[in-house]
Amino acid sequence: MGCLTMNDHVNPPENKRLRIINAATAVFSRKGFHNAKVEEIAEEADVGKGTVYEYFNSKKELFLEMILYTHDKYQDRLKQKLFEANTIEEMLKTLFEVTMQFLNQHKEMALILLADHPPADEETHRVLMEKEQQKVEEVSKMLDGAVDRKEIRPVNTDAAARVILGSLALTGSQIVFFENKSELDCKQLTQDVIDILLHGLEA
Amino acid sequence: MGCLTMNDHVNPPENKRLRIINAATAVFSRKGFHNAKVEEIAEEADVGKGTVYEYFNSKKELFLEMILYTHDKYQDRLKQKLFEANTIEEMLKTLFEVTMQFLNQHKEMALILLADHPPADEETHRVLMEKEQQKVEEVSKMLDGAVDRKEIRPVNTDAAARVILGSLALTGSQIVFFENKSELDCKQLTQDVIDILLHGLEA
Amino acid sequence: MGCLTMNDHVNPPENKRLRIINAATAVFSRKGFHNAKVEEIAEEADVGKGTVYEYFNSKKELFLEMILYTHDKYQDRLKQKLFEANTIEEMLKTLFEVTMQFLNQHKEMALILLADHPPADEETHRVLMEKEQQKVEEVSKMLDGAVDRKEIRPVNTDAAARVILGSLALTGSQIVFFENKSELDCKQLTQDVIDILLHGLEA
Amino acid sequence: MGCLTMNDHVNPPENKRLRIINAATAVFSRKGFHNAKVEEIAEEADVGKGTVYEYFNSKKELFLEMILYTHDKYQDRLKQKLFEANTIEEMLKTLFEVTMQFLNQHKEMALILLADHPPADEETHRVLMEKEQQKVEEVSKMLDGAVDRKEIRPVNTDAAARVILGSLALTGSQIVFFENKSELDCKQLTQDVIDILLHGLEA
DNA sequence: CATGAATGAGCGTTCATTCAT
DNA sequence: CATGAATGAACGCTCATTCAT
Repeated sequence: MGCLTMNDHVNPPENKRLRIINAATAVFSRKGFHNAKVEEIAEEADVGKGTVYEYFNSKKELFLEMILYTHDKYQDRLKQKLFEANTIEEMLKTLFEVTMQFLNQHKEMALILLADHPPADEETHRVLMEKEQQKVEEVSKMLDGAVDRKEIRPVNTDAAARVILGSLALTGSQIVFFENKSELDCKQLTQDVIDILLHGLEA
Repeated sequence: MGCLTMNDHVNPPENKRLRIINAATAVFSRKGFHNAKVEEIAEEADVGKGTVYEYFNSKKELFLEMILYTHDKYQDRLKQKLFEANTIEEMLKTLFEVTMQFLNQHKEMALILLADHPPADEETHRVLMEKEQQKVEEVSKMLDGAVDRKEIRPVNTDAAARVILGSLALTGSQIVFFENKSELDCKQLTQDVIDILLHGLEA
Repeated sequence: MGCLTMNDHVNPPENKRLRIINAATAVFSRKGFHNAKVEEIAEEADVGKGTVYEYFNSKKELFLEMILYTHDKYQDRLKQKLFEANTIEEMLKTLFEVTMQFLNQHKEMALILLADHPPADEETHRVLMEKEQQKVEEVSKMLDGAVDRKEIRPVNTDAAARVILGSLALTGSQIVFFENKSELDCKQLTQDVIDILLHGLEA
Repeated sequence: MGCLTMNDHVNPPENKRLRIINAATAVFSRKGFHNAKVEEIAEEADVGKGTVYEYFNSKKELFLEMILYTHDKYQDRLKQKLFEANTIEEMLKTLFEVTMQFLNQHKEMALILLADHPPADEETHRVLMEKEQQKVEEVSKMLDGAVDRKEIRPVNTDAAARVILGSLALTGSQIVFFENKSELDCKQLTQDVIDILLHGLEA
């Protein structure tokens, strides 16, 4: 767009910072934290290697900021959509749809967002764990609301949140890892998972 | 001890190979793939650094073999226990119990087994994906049996397998990451999860 | 203050150049040549980093100019004071006093002025050596005068200059490195050194 | 010599460690601490870059160990020779001769041994200061003995030690920096300096 | 087979210098 | 003249891998 040049003038530093974050997203996702080279990120962002260190103090910090940025983008989109959902089934559908859509758009990021293990160090790990725990709590609250509205049984909503997020993760990994699935299959899989979540396995 | 020396004589090579695998399990689990040093593994195995390369061609190969070995040990124990289970509920209970027990014993390994993204390279990633897919298929088969026995509804067993394994993973990560849970809480959480899996969320 | 602004108008470029030299003196003294950062000097001088390069072609050049400037300031003060001294003893006292006073005021600079080895490169080294040689020659001349006046024996004044300047350097380093000396001790040490220089060690 | 190969067998590690120390002496002396590259030291020692780190934890540590090693070598030779000296004049002659001889053989090292300022960091600086202080104290003791034997006046021996060591340093730097001096000039300069030290400047 | 000393490719980070504004 | 964002050459250090013994 023509306005890109304009943005360069309006907000040059943020613009460059964003370019680096986006490059980092791509490279870290392709290579993982340890195999990604700062130089490669700089190249992808079309800036000098030193410039990366003008905006971030270290590779680790860049990684963390990148995760947080992506995570927030995902959560914002999710919250906005969830606001429009009324029943628990609609909520689950929204949760799965938004997640799958996000994964399709950021296939590269998925491994990192889905996988919850320490990519770099104690500090990074701690932050990621907190984000994960937040997710569990948010879904838990969502379920509490549904219990109050008598939409679902008075189950242990903490346990239920884990069942839902776990299902979501493995369904998502399916999509990310095996690209040969048609969108139809994907929708069907989501539908079936939600059906099981709502009605259980038993006859 | 004297018997250690005896073992050295009875089966020196396999014994040493196993010592290295076990050391690798410990060190990789403590440090992760990239932060683990071959030298540290050698020390832990009480062999020379060069010896590691007598049994494994590279750090990557050692990592992969170690994962496979641990995975097999887990699956063997699981299969043996599942053999004794008759109903689907018993099976799920066994699946969760064996997994949690394993995680408690190999807390260190958990992050790597739970996390499903490439710790090293394409090849390793592929092998891990295959193992994961196998797991989905095995649970899927188990469910097919349950459907045949009319124990559970004729659901999409592929979807159901993902729901179960996903729930298992997130419940497990809870146990691994937050050590302050009592065993009681842990059992209760497992119980609640299985209840939701069997009977669903809906009222 | 208002007069600072006035100076800015009267002699802006020289003023800024001087501000940079003074900042360089402070920073180089605190950190040494290699650990001092041009950016830090710019900050201390309250100018932009680029501005430093308007007045000096490189970090090395700035360092050299700074040394020369400080050295000249020291020599000017020394010459002025030496003019008032009549006997060789008074001259030595003046030499020691002015030097010690200067060291106390520029403790930071001392290490660099005392140390006579290349802080940066060949060129800088050469210039510093020349300055040092000049010092030897000046003291030598001062001694020639004293010999002519029959104040001191007809010794090799070149050798004598080295004895004096060497004693000065080590006495000075004492003051710079060990700050816990009282001014009394300092004066006494100076007195004792001069006594030895004049009357020798022998009984 | 043929025995070099033999030494390789007798004491390989110490041999290599020594080769690195010697290479470090040469390179640090040529370039100074900050301009010396570890790789260059490794090349000079004819070992791989990594090998340097097998024997020393860091560039700084290597530098310090090199200084200590050279310093000790110098002091050992000095002590041994001083043992043979009886009068204070002989002692001073020995001190100057051994130092000058050492400087001629290790011209490269001289700048660092003579100059007493921090080449790298706080720790290194502290160690070098201690060594310097030791030297002052040793000379001081030597003088105390001479005072006891009524060889010299009861001067402040601390001050006298500084006069001597200072003269030594500046005389030495003369020799190191200006290579064009004949050995005769050198001996004469030394002789003149000692004369002044013993008999003073005054008529 | 076993060893561990030796190696060097590789990477994160720094900072003097430049130049568009 | 003044600026400071951008740059990339340079270097210390790590560690998987090799190979002589």
